[in-house]
Amino acid sequence: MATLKDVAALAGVSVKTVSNVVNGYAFVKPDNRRRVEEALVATGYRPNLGARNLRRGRTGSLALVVPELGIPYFAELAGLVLRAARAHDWNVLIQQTLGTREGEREALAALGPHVVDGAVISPEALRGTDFAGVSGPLVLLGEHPLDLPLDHVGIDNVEAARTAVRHLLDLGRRRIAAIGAHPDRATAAQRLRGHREALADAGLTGPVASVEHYHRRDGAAAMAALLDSPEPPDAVFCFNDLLAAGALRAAADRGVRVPGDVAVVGFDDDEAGAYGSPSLTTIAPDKAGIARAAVDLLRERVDGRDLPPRRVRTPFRLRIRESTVG
Amino acid sequence: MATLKDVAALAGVSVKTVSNVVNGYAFVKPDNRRRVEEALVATGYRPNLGARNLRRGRTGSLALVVPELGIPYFAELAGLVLRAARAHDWNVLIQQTLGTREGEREALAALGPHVVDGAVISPEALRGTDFAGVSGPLVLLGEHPLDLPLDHVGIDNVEAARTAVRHLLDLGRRRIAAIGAHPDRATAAQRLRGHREALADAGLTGPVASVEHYHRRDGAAAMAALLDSPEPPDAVFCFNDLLAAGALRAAADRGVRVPGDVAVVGFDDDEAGAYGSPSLTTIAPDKAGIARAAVDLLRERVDGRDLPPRRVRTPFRLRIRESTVG
DNA sequence: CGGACGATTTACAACGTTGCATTCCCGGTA
DNA sequence: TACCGGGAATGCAACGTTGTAAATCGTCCG
Repeated sequence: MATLKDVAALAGVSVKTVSNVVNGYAFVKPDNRRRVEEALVATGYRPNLGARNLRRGRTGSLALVVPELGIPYFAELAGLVLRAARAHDWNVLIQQTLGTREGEREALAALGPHVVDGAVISPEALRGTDFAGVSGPLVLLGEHPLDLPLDHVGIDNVEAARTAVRHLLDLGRRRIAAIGAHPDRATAAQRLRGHREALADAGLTGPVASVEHYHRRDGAAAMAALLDSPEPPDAVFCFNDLLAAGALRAAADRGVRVPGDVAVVGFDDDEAGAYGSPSLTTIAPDKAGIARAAVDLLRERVDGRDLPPRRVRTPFRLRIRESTVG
Repeated sequence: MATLKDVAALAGVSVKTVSNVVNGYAFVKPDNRRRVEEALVATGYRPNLGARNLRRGRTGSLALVVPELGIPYFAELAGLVLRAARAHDWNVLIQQTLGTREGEREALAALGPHVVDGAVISPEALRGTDFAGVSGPLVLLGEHPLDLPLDHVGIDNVEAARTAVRHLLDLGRRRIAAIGAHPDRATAAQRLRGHREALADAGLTGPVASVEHYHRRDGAAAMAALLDSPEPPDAVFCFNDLLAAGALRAAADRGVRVPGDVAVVGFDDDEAGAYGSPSLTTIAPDKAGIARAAVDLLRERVDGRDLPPRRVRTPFRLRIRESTVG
């Protein structure tokens, strides 16, 4: 592999002059510049990023920490972060936590200060104290009750959940269940609160189903239990589209009609939901906006130093489809 | 950030002795070892991977190049590669190509020899010549007609496609369409060949629908066209599960029953297919096996040098669900 | 007691790059 | 002619780590 030294030898100039050309330094005699450029091409020179970053104190990569790429929402988000990062000449290094506190702590620890310039992390189960030893710039995805001096990007989960439940109320549904409660997950708590509040505004309450994971399997099991209960719901609000997909399947298995007997609302706007039968009404966050905002915030924090912690609220909308209005 | 020098000063030994302790060198006096270890803890030392890799000539990361994380198959595969790579202490840096030749060439170029130790790439549209300038160890996912001295991992696409179509023939279907032909994509060609051959064995032919992308939208459009044609098929074999999802939706929109009027088979075994209504019969590749094999091959190639190009054939199975046997 | 030998530690250089300070060269000016 | 200023090029050091070879130490053997 060609180094600056090789190029310099070929062009008959010093290493530093080659470096200057590579870095676009203005004061290089046109003649030398030309010779260097030819030598660069001839040798196929590529800067050794390791060395450059060692010198510059940057790594040129950013970490993206998500629970699982198998979850469409995070896969899609990861793709968008990749795209946003490329605009900043950042490479992206992805880590999966499986949504466990242990996995998230590992990820934070592994992100030694020298392996990435910063991280975008979507924590599910972390406690405030877990961030104690963290060094580099960090941007959190999603709202969190953690009172940390960190940047946040995310939608208003309480309001989004209220929107979803109000939609069901507007359709005349009165027994509206929630699927997706989880003891350790911050977003679950917020969506649950939105559900409870919207119902309370109408003088109602509704059953709540907890899940272990946010997978289709869990949604199906929860829905089955609800439908088999003495007072089955006439609508369910699922905390993500995977749970909703499972719920729809469980309803179909029991011959329960959607939306006739039960209306279903999801959360995340996975593309799959638009193509299912019935298609899924869902809360659609602005994923591209989230990705862009997260990367932009991280860039600013990596560049400048003394910024106050910021929160970016990204918009969402309710996408109404067949699972609520057949 | 603490460096070896800081630790050495604190422990009262030379930098190299600290390095030796960090790297588990055997001959360090117990007393010194203890002092160094205490100093390591006290300073919170983390090796500077940039510097270490510069010295060792390794980067500690591997690149995974896929068309798009929004496609569930690649998202799932990426997750599995992440997991497999962690077992080798590799970080994974993901690049999206959007399935275009340009994107794939860019990815190859960006993978300078110094940014990753090697790459696992899932090429769709690359020509053999595009690999000319490529330096580092490379493992290709999927079969390719390219006659390159590179490692390959993948299933036998022709045989998988034959299996899918034979299944439809066994069910008595006689007009079996294929959805997913594409001029530039190697895997499309192979699945198409399997389709054609299986039909030929039964003395039949079937319509073929080309698509621009492998997305649900394209599957829906292709299916709509087939169903509206003068001789609609009684079965379709889709080259991936997204196309199949679109096809199912198009059928539902037209009141065409699946599998009553048309049977549908997909490819990839996305988890979504198991939960749809109807659930989707599909070819299920051993994704975890593919991920593991790819990373293992890459590891061997990074370690040793003079290996012949290898091909690993991973198994697949036909997963029969409601879309073919209601 | 001298030397040999292995255990242990260390100094030094190098990986490839870039910031800094220096040097060199030129025309223009006093 | 001596000096000045800025363009242009360069040498040197350093980023943090580790391989190599050499230095140091102690102990065992003859």
